[in-house]
Amino acid sequence: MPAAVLRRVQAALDALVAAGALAPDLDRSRVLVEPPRDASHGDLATNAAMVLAKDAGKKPRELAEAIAGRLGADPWVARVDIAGPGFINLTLKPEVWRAALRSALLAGSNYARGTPGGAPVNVEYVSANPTGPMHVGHCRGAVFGDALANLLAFVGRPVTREYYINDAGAQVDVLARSAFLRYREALGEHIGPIPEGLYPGDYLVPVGRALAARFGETLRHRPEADWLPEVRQVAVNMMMAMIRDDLAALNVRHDVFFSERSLIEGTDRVGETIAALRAEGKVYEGRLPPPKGAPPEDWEDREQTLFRTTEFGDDIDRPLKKSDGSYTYFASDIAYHAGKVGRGFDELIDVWGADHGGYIKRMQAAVTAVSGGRARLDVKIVQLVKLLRAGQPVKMSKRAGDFITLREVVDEVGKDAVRFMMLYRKNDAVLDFDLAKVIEQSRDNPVFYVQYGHARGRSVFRHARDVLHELPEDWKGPAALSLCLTGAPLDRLDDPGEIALMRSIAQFPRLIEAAAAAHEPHRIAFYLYDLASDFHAQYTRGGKDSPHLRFIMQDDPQLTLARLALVQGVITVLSVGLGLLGVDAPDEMR
RNA sequence: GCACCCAUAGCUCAGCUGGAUAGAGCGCCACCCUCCGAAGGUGGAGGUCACAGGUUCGAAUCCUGUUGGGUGCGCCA
Repeated sequence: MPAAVLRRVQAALDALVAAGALAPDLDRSRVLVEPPRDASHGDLATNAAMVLAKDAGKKPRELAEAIAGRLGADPWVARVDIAGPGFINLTLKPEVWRAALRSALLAGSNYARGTPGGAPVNVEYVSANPTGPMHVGHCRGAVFGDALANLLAFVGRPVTREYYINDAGAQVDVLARSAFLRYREALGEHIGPIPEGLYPGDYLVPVGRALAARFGETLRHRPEADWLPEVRQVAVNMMMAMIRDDLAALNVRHDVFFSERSLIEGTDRVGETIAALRAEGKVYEGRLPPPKGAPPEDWEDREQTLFRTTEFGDDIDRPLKKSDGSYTYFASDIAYHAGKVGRGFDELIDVWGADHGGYIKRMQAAVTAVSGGRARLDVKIVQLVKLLRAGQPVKMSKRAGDFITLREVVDEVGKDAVRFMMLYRKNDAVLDFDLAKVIEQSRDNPVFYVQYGHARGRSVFRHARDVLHELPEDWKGPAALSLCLTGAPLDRLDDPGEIALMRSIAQFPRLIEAAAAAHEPHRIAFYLYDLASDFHAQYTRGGKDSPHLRFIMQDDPQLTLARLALVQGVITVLSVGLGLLGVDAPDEMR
């Protein structure tokens, strides 16, 4: 809507130029049309007069008068006001909002969807170590990444959802040793308490059993070097199966699971990447100063392989090899991201936990380097989740190895509550997640409140058949319903509350666009809360004080039909929005 | 010591990439059910946007500094 009106403002400026009232060569790039913060200022506002006044050599208000005069003749515009330092406030005719509602109804589940196109984008999220079940800390990144991917796909971008399996480091060797202990246990051995440094969680018991079933006694008395690779592979596979299950329970999915080990086994992709960078002078042998403040005890000053990340804005060059000659995590991560670029992605998004914040610059440096400056990496940091129950911090569970699993939380409150709440906060702000509150059925529980809005809308339709017998029995059938409703006399919708709802529906596409551009899915959650709030308010207005505002008017089927169209518009937006967040839009609350 | 993130109502947080009198929920006060779901709604009180400068028509938003919190700073990933 603002874009269409911007064209009308530009037309008004053109007219002024043609009339000789304005110089033709003014820079109009800063002219904007936006909904004002305060709805009482009208539907849309433009800053044209303020932005152009200086170059035009006129006073802002004087210029505003001239522009307003032209806009007043526009068939969309009901009223023009000049306010403040030179804002031009536009009140649009209700027909404009009715037209927006009509287009929403026609589009249905495609409302606000973008046209397919744009550069392919790769979103990497979760990437939890395959050493155990997912814990609550993981779920915020999982939900955020998933919703962001949904959003980007919705606006039309080709999206690949990716999970990087860290199956090559020291930790998966520890996993293998822990699993081997469970294997001996499964063969009848008494293993006693799990030694320090191994994973104690009993989620490894089934892994031990599986190993016993598969290998029998054959591995039991062999040296570690003989069994470790195979045990590791079995254990990692089983952990990944478990993690996929956990993700499925959260309604999170990935297209690609990329193995870190695949970068070093067979062809050494990491080595190749480093060699290529060395050929360009971006990798060299050199020394680093010890870290200030808290130098590690085992610090030794030595020459090592370094990546010149300082050339790309990092504070210090970063090592690519450990003292034992193996690659650092950073080294394989470079190769991994080089691979993404090689697969044709110029836009990369990584979703990381807050503890990796210090890693952003070097990774962006790496992506710039391996792509010759072509690719861009945006790293989204998700902050800590503080798990509470009725305001009290939740204690750790022993069973899983002293952490709370994602599964426990999903089983307790449901995936909808988890997903919505994880997105009902900016990604870089810490989040309190209260297990008691999110299942409350009240306004202070946003999940419930928004879902209830949807259910309430459906409920209206269930009752509406008493008045409108021609409503299809399967009133959910979107096609039938949309056709039926696009024939509704929308000009009967003239109450301020109704117009406000239409206006809100009309803003949805713009909101989606902005949220996608900023990589900020939380904006959808807040918008939905506001829309649901407006809808509940309009619903309640049709009570004792203003029965003429009820959606269902017993003696006026045509008006009922028009109001149902509005309700359907709200339902459409709520269900599209919730769908992007991965949250169900229920027909009834139970 | 250095880098990055954060600081907005008593509490939890938004603030649409620089717009007008800074918003919402909770809590507090006063109200609204013969009514499509009260599982809801209406109104009110409540602010030095941490602090000090700067940039411009205009700053919670951008730049600098200060204070106070968080995260990290080669052999974890």
